[in-house]
Amino acid sequence: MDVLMTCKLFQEMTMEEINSILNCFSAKEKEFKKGEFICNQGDVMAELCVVLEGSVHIIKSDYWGNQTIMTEVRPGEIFGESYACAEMESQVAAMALEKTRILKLNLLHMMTVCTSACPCHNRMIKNLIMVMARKNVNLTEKIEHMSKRTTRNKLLSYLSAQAKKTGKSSFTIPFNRQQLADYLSVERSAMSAELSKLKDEGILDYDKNYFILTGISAK
Amino acid sequence: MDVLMTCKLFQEMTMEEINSILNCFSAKEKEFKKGEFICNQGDVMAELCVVLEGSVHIIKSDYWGNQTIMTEVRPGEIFGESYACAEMESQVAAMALEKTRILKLNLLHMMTVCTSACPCHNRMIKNLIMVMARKNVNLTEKIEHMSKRTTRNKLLSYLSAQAKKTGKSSFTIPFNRQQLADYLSVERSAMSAELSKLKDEGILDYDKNYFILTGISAK
DNA sequence: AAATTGATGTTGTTTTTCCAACAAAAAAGG
DNA sequence: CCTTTTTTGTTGGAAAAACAACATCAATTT
Repeated sequence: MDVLMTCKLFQEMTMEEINSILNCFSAKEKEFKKGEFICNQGDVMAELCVVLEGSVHIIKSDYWGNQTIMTEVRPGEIFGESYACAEMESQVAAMALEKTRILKLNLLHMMTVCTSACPCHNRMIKNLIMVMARKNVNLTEKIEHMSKRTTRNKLLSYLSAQAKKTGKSSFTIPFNRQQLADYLSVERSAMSAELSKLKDEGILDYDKNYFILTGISAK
Repeated sequence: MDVLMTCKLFQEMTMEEINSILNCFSAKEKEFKKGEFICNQGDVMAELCVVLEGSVHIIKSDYWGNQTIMTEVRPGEIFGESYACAEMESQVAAMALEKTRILKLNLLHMMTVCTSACPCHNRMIKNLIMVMARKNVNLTEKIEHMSKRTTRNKLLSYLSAQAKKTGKSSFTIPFNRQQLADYLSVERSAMSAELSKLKDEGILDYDKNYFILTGISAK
């Protein structure tokens, strides 16, 4: 599968190595119809899921049954690894948005078996650790932005982080307005208004996804 | 060290096993004075740090130099593992709050060396994966609560999650009011007011840290 | 070229939060 | 037991966000 080559879990592996890994983790492919549930809230998940084709919504329902879509998972991306590795019941459900093919890798014997038979077992574990660590850093960063009280400060937190990352005061962001608003959990229109204000005040400038941080922010 | 026995990284290990692990990861103990920086934003971290004694603040400074304290790390807890495992520059600094002793474990050769010499290498990796996975689940949960637009909905999101977790409609939370407000990133007083309102409306009842979810929430 | 669609910006109203100050209750300390 | 400190609840005014509705602009389709 070409998709697997793009998956972070299998980075720096050849086709043959990936195949031996799939074997070693008793990988099983499953197909789901549109609307079908791949796993439910409360399931005990010993498996990591790779999306091969289609797309999946990760859904959380609360005590009263209200549902929230948390993320969308697309081909080459994975889900369920946190619950599998933490040996916890899944706190979320996963639903196929369309006809979707999933590859399930059983992590139960991840650490115990396979010292020599499969050459890339270690590489796979390292990749998994890296994927989780990256996700961790990203989640922490998102929380950092979201924890700011006002839309203005959320924006400045996010934009200044981008500036710091790129090392430049001008940069392009990977979101459009609606996506940025969703990421920061604010109203799109209010955010747009706040961006205008920041531009007026000379703190920043922008055109579409291209931003320039200029002025000095008091706090 | 007694502290190490309480550290999640070394769970299910004996003293001797921990010692061999420390050797294998070329652990080095370092002492820091109050106010001293253990690592700086931008440092390349190949090391995971365990706090043996004292306490550490994880600090983030933005583009303009404004600083935020993100977490406090106490004895037996670890930090820096995400950046070490993700092979990224640290996005945060760590400062000793008082006289603090730190144990640094080098993760660089985590996957490559030590197949037989050290019996618990695998267990250590498994523990590390579990720690990161748990952290991941917790961060995701926190984001879920924080993403709600109003203080009321943040509260309901958090409380309903606790109810779901315990499987009961009554439960005790591990936060006092100020801590809960910090966790949800809202004003304590406004949150208190909102709790009163929810009680008046018959949606829940509480006494100190003890909560009961009763009524039906519209959304 | 006209019509449609999607993304973005603007504005006024309503709702909610923030903030500050204070009150009340509970816990801790002497 | 009394004092001090901490925690929690309450209130009113100022600030900000949410919301809804609409305007503008660009890209796409017909």
